[in-house]
Amino acid sequence: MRGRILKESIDLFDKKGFSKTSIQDIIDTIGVTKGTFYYYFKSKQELLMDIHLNYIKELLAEQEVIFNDEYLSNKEKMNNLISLIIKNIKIHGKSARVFNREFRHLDDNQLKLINDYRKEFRIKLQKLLGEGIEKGEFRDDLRCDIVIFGILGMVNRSYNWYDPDGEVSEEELVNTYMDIILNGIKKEEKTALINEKIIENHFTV
Amino acid sequence: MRGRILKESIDLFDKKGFSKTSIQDIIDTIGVTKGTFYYYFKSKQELLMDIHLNYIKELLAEQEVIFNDEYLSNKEKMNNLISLIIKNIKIHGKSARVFNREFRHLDDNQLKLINDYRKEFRIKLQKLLGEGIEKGEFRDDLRCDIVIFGILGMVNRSYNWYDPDGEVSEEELVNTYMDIILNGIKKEEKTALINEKIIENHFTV
Amino acid sequence: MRGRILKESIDLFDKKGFSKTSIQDIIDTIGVTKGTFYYYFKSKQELLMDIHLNYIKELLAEQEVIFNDEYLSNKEKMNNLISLIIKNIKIHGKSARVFNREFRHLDDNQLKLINDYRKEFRIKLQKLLGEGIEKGEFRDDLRCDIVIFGILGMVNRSYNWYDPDGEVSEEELVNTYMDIILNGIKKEEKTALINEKIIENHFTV
Amino acid sequence: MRGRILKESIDLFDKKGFSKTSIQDIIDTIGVTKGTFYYYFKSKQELLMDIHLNYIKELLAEQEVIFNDEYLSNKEKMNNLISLIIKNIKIHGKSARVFNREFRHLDDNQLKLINDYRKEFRIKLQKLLGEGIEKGEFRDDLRCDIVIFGILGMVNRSYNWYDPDGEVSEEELVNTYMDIILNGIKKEEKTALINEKIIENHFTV
DNA sequence: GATGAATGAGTGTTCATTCAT
DNA sequence: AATGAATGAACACTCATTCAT
Repeated sequence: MRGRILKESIDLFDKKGFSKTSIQDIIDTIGVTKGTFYYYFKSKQELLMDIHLNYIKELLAEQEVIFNDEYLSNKEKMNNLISLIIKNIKIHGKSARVFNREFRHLDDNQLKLINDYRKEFRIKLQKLLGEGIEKGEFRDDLRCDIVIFGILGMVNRSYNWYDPDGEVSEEELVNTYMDIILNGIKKEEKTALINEKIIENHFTV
Repeated sequence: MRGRILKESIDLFDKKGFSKTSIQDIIDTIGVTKGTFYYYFKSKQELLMDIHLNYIKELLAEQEVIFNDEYLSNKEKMNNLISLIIKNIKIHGKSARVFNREFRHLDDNQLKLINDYRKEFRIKLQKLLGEGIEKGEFRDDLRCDIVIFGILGMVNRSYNWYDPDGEVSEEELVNTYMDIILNGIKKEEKTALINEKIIENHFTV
Repeated sequence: MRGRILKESIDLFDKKGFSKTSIQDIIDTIGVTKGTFYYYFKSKQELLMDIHLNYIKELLAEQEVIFNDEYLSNKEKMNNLISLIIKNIKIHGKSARVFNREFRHLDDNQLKLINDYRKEFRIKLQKLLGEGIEKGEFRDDLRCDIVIFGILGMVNRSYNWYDPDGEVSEEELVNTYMDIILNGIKKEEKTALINEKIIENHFTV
Repeated sequence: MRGRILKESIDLFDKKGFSKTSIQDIIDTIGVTKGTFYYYFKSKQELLMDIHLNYIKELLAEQEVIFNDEYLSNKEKMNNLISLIIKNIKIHGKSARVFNREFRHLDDNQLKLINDYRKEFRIKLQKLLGEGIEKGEFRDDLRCDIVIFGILGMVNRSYNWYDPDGEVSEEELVNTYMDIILNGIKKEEKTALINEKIIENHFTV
């Protein structure tokens, strides 16, 4: 029952927003009574916190798995991470949207905890970037924090517009983002492109 | 008075969120009574709509100015647009955050109108990109819509974390974003870099 | 309206008790809506506090008047005070019962304030007793605090059983209490005791 | 288990009041579940009734013992009764406070029964006083009912303020009360009464 | 004897909104 | 232009109680 309440709440919070979703809405959807809701959750806010914790903890766990794979370059890790985020939209898109939209309804203590987790995620990404720079995979003339904020902004926003059942495949989206992030959108001059080609060849060999 | 209500509402909606800000909060801040509020606004929602309209219309107007400048390349127009957005954080950050967070509280008709404006902004950007591609300024092997969504995600998110009074200057932020967008973060191989240099020289000449 | 709410609330709190009286009960009695109640009172508890403050402040004011009358002996002042309490049952009996029964529903801060006032009332009575002892009006071999607690217990309980419209007149009740109290705590002179007999004899004849 | 529930309930009802104590509070304190509570008690109100019945029945039984002691004068019986009440504060103070505060939460039938017992206790005391008057132990010019209400008010209130572990010993409290009461209602000796007249005359002049 | 999931009526409270003045 | 008393629907939440196991 607890699980069902969580699931339906996420649905409704995604569809209508936290403040416009009443406990009544939730229990009506499930077909139970108020008492049942409060048997499983102390308050509406605690339910929201639960959703947040579930989401960020799973995300951190998945991030950890990717980061710990020693056979991957930092570039590849970043690619996999973006892929992870995009591919999760289908399964966890609702949670993700709730997570990214409704955290303002948490109280101060809850918010602090969630923001610590958020930061943890960002800092790890930053470290990934930093290591990649040291290894010569990434440029060393950009502020890491800004770059990461930029990448996260770009990728995370997908939750708000990307339809996994639409005409753009997940692969194309991931590849496009990675391409922009790695190479930029500027058209290279001929010579540059040639060399780029060589590099690419050299690289993939 | 109307202006004061708008101003204080934006402040409060930014600080506490739309649903957690009551009319009472607003009028207490200003020091008037309920009747006054309803003399100037039909409803709380109409006030929110007003804020949205003011924001998006001004943004579109400023976009228009930049786009109509025939002395700028598309690359430069994009740079100026990003600069516009970042520099607006100091003056219009509150409005922007309200605009990007609270639109879910508009009713269907209002939301449709706002979304049309939003789309107009995005489509214009997309056209800018498209023209740039035709002129050879930008790569032609990426989907325009995805690229624009990516860029907007990256830049717009700044409203949520960027502190214009912090250690990063607006110029640095704009340049970093433009650099990532145009060139990417991948470290170029020597030969590539050399050619890049040439391009840059060629470019600035 | 505020006054009406106060009045009807006291009635209901006296009749049914604070916790069993709902806001709904109160507004139904008056014929207004919930909003009206909350326009005048921040909460049910604040209403209760208001009742308490009104009651104790008026009581203290009346105590003050009696105490400041310099033409009265301490014995007479005590008599007048008891008379005041008993005679108030008709007009303020409901308030008094609410005051003496429902204070446990106040929160800690409210309760502290009310208890300070309560204590003030008691301490003043104690001073009255102390002065009377010094002037030889009362016995000096009893603890003032206990005596006052005893007197207050005796007199205050009347709110719970005394019916001002019943067969016992207010005068008789006051006189009986004073008689019990005075002839108990009054310093008996040897000679005095002898003469008392004469009166009694004379009286009963 | 039944006993534990009773004990903890009295504790909680004394500390927080009946209406503010939930079944949940009670079972949490004991460490059992709701079912257990309802296995032993039909309802919360029945539990309250149980507490009331236990209390008043024991009190009546103890009253009975004192009253049936044929070696005691009525004066002594009254003294012992007051002593009984005061000394009980240490052991039964919580029950007594619950009994004197929470009876309003009983339903009509329960309340009627409890009030009958209460009355029985009072009437017996009144009879004790009446017999004492006949035997010349107490004054005969005061209404018995009022006197008993007064005495009970005085003594019973002790439950609300008297701390058996404080600086005033139980003996001192009992003696003070008895002193106040007895020397008030006690029939004065001949010689003593004669002198009173003189004082009074002297006084009013 | 004891569990604990589920009930559902009821509670205090909030708040956007109206309207006579 | 502005007031502020009054509305009333909605809300989050509580809690004594039931009952299948």
